[in-house]
Amino acid sequence: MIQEKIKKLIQDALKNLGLEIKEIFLEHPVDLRMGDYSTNVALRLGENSAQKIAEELNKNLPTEVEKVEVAGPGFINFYLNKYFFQDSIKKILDDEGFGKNQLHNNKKIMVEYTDPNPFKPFHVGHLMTNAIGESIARVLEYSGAKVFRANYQGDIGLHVAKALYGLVKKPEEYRLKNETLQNQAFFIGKAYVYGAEAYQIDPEAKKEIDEMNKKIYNRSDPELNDLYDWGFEATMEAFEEIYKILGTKFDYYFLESKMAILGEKLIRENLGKVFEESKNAIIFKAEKYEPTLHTRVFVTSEGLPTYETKELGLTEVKFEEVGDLHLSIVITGNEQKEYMKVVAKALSLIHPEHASKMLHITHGLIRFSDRKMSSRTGDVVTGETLIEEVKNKTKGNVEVAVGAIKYAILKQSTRGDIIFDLEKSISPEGDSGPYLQYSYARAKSVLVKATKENLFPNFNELPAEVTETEKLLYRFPEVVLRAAEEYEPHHIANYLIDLARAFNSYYGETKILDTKDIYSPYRLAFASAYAKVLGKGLHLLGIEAPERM
RNA sequence: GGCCCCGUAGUUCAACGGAUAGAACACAAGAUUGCGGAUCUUGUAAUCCAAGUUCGAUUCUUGGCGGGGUCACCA
Repeated sequence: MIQEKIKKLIQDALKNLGLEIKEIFLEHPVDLRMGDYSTNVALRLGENSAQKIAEELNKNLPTEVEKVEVAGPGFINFYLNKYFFQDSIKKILDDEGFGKNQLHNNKKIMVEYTDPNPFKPFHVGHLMTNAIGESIARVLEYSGAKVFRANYQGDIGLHVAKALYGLVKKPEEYRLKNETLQNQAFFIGKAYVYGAEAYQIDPEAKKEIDEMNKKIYNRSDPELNDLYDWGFEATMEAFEEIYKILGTKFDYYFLESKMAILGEKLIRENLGKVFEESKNAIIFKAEKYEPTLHTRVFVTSEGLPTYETKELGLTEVKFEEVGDLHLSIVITGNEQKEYMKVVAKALSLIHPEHASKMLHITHGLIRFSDRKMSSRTGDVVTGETLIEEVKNKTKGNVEVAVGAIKYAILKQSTRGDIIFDLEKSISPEGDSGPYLQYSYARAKSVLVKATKENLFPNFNELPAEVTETEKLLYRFPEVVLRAAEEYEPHHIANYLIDLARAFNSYYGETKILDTKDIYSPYRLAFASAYAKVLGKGLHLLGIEAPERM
């Protein structure tokens, strides 16, 4: 890598001057005119050492470096020359693994995300978790990790009873077994909304639903069982359809009902040590170990395991299922952050070797610029509705619709809420997924046209001029590495949009008909490299790269 | 109230302790044009406040102010 070479160069220069510094920081200046790499060592050494160091560096520059300059308050800037860029184009085209790194070399990492509950609608929040999770999974794969994608789903609990209540009370409205799978699932979701509302406003219904919940739990009512089995299958199958559209394929499906067993076993084993009884419930007083945490109930006074217990069981199951698991990542909304810390603390007292391998990544909500997110009844905007709506605006192209939504989510760092603006998300120019897809298709079409005219890339030719795109292309592996280190796909999204803009403005200045210029062998090689990097970048975001648009 | 996260142009987002805080949309002006539409060029415009650390702070620390999450039997 070129950075290492430059760092070594600086080190040698410093040694010759009798200077010393702990670590050399090398960065890309914000402005390309300020060089390709820059170091601040002189600033930290002080006493206008910049000139001296630069002189020393200039004594023997390697072939890749054009010149070294001192600028600003004492930065030393390195300018790479056309031989370097010629070579990097070559590397991009030759090396299938371009962009990959060895950060997690052969380590096993499980990423849990999406987590929609059977019997409930797949809402836009699931879309967000999915987009982030899938992208992180792919970035980790590029870092050499063996990634296992996991989905954790609540197959029992009050929400199921609420849905079944709706299905029992209004079968003609919600129980549509002859409909398409998507519609069946859609109306089961509606039944849930109906049940949830009844549970809140009607004490009679609440009693009935609670009763049903118990029956579901011990499977004592055959009729209810049939209804459950049908509903479970229909919603789970419908989810699969959505995963296909989103480009996700899970390796593991964990069901909440199964996790309770192992969780409760752990609780029993550690009762009196970690957990204690209080008011008939089993609780964990996390504040005893960490003053910023709080108490949480793990088993209710009714004897039922709570989510905390199941989460405990789930974590253990993950380490059992995948031997030698190096890291277990869970992606959820921000609201789960606090209690997850408590669960992690509890686990650290039981199996510290597992607790240290948990990583919880949280994100905010999707909000809409043009409407309210949801009513208090939980009748939310579903994932399909949103995809469908965007699709209608993109000439029926699902790939573009999904790309638009995913990019809108991934272009900013996780943590905060995102504001989804439909018009902006599909803008073919501007800061959008379709812009990247269009840009990719455009580069591809240049290549297709060239092939038709029997023109071929030749990366042994030298660039006539080094453009901004080339100055960005070779940075791709660095960007991927940073995204992997920080678990932040938005670094990639932001990089790609810069790259695409640079490329489009470069090609935009050239008249397409002027074949002599635009189809010169070098520029074709350059366009190929661009298409390749952009294609890889889109893959890392989980966005389809269309050959034509 | 305790704990956690967040406060950047009008809006939505960038900026690994560095150089003139960078884009997109919106807005304004000009060019072009067979529409008050489309396109191109240019421009206006921001770090919540106050201290501290540092050669240098949007970034780190402390205190305010403002927003969100969470704080025992839902997930």
